Formats: sequence, C-alpha cells, structure tokens
Amino acid sequence: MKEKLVIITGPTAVGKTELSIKVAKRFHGEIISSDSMQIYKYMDIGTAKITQEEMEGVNHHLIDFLDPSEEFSVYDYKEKATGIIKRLNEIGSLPIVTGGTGLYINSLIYDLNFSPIAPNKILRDKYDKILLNEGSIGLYNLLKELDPVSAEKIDQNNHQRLMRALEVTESSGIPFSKYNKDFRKESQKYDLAYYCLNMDREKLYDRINLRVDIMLEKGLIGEVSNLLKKGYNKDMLSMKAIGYKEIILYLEGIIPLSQAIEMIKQGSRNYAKRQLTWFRRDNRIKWIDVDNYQSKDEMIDFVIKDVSTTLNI
RNA sequence: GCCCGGAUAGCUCAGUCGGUAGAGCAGUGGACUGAAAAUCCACGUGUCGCUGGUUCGAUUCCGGCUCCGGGCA
Repeated sequence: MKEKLVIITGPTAVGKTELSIKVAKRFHGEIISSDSMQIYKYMDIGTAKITQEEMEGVNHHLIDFLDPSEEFSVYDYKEKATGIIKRLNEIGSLPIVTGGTGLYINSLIYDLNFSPIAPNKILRDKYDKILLNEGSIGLYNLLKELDPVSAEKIDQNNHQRLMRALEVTESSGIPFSKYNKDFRKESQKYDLAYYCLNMDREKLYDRINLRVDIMLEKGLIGEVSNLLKKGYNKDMLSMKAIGYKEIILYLEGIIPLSQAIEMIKQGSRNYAKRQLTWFRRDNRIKWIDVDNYQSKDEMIDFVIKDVSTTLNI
C-alpha cells in the first residue's frame, strides 16, 4: 500500500497555513513544512512563520529547527521529509506537506536522484574568479568543453546553474548531464492529494503588500537587527531571504527605509509569480481558486471533502 | 509678471544632426538536477503636452498656449 500524502502549496501570502491547520485537525494529521526559510530559528516575522497559538496543537516538522548560520538544501530536505512522511504513515497520522518552495516539493514527488556531489567551496571560489574576470561567458565556455550537453540546456548568463554543473562535472568526473536525466518522471511512491491555492493576481499582490506592512508593525527591523547582533551576516544563506536582505541594507545605511520596504514588497510579488509558474507545470495539482468560493470556510470544506475522497479516508 | 529648465511606454528617463522612437524598472509568460525567498530567459504601437508655421515630410526646427519644477521680482 502506498504512503498517503497531502500537499498544500501556493504563492506566498495566499493563505496556505490556515487551510493546512484545518485539514490537519480534521484528519488527525501533522504538518511538514516545505519552506526553505522557515527552517531557520529566530526568523519568525519576516518568514511569516506560524505561531504556537496558530498551530492549535497540530504537530509541525521541518520548521524553526536550524541555526541561521547553517546551510540547507533540497538534498537535506528530501532526506528529512521522506523519513517523516514514512514515520507518520506508519503511526497512522496523515502527513500534510505545506509550503511554497516548489523544488522541495518536487524532491518528494518526482524521481529525483541528486548527484552525490555536495557544494564545493574551493571549486566555487575558482568559478567566482572566472565570473569576475571573464563574466558568465567564461563559465559557459568551460562547461561547453567539459559537458556540452549541459551547456546546451543552461543559459549562458545563468552563472549559478553553470557553476553547479561545472562543480558536479569536475569533482565527480562524470558530466552533470548524466545525473537525473529523468527529473520530470513522476514518483509513484505516494497516494497523493495535491492542492495549490490561488487567487486573482491583483488581490494577491494587495495581500502581499499589506502583509509586508504588518511585518514592519510586528517588528521586522528589530528581528533583523537582533540577528545581526547575534553575529549572523548578509553572506549567509538565511540572510538572503526576502525581507532580511533589504532590511540589512537599510540598517547598514545603504538605502532609506522606504526603499527597503518597497523592495521587500516588489521582491515578494515577483516571488509569488515565480511560484505560480513553477506549480503550473505539474498536472497532478488541483487548483483551488479562493475567489470561486463564497467564504473561506466553504473553500476549506471543499478541500477537506476532496482529501477524504482522494485518499479514501 | 519676467527668466531658465522640463513635458516621450504604467514609472524613471534616453533619443531622433527633420524620414512616426528605445533602455531600466514594473507587468505577463517561461525555465529550473545539492543556493530555489536563489538564478536565468522571452515579450515594447506610445495621439513623443496642445496648437499654428516652415518643409515633400515635424516627436525633432520656429511661434503661441497649457501644465510642472526652479530662479528673479
């Protein structure tokens, strides 16, 4: 028998959290976050992390557990999340993956076999040098030599992906293009109920803008300056999160607060759009357009019923 | 009231030595193999403020007007 899995995703600020709690309570489930920034401790306001009260007693996993100085990746996510899902199924608890990081979700429901090559600092420094001296095209030409198949697929301006391809090829001796050739092959491992919330674009953008204002009211600036005081700095992965990198610029006196706020709103809107692009590709998703329901409760009821029939529970 | 700037894409602005115009940002769509809240790709018809004049032809030159800056009274 397949393991049962519910996934609730959608763009930032669309209202995933509340739905996930309602579904969890109804089916005696537990939440597994699929959010690349809510994993970090001390980053609560800017990541819109769920609060203890909002959890309503529902168990949460992969949230608020990592020090902001630590790095984390899809690879780690897949390891941890897969284990938790298995365990929950064993004890008869319904795993509900909730969050907006599409790559993390895909690591669970596609047959992705990540290359065994971890990020390599020495190689990346070398690539940074090439990038600095010759630009992205320098990396591209190198990749064209070492792994022409990958070079064909990756845009010559996309230095980040060029670097990763080079890194894997150089340190393993096997071309990057040999790994995960079937990365779009859907995994059959789970009995899946997969939902993506969406709403009218203009409304979504309004909600995002409003939420950023609320974050400021709740003390985002204080949260960020505390992080800096604790010794975390802008070079860390965690501090590249939307809301944090901009406030750091403000605190360093590089930009005025008003500009930082605008940048956070803009960055969040752009992010939401990218998320939607990502999810549109998976035709297993059931789209829940919240505008189509009279009320939030009606939408929640619909999803609960659908989970029940889909997973036969 | 006078003098000087400005008025061009949703926004900021470039430009056309006279042949109806283009960047960045925004917006939309897309990509995505250990950074993914990352990184990258594609898409640009707008009475070139209004109105006369010169000209084969004016957004571009000249006059007038309107509006917005700034200065002098």
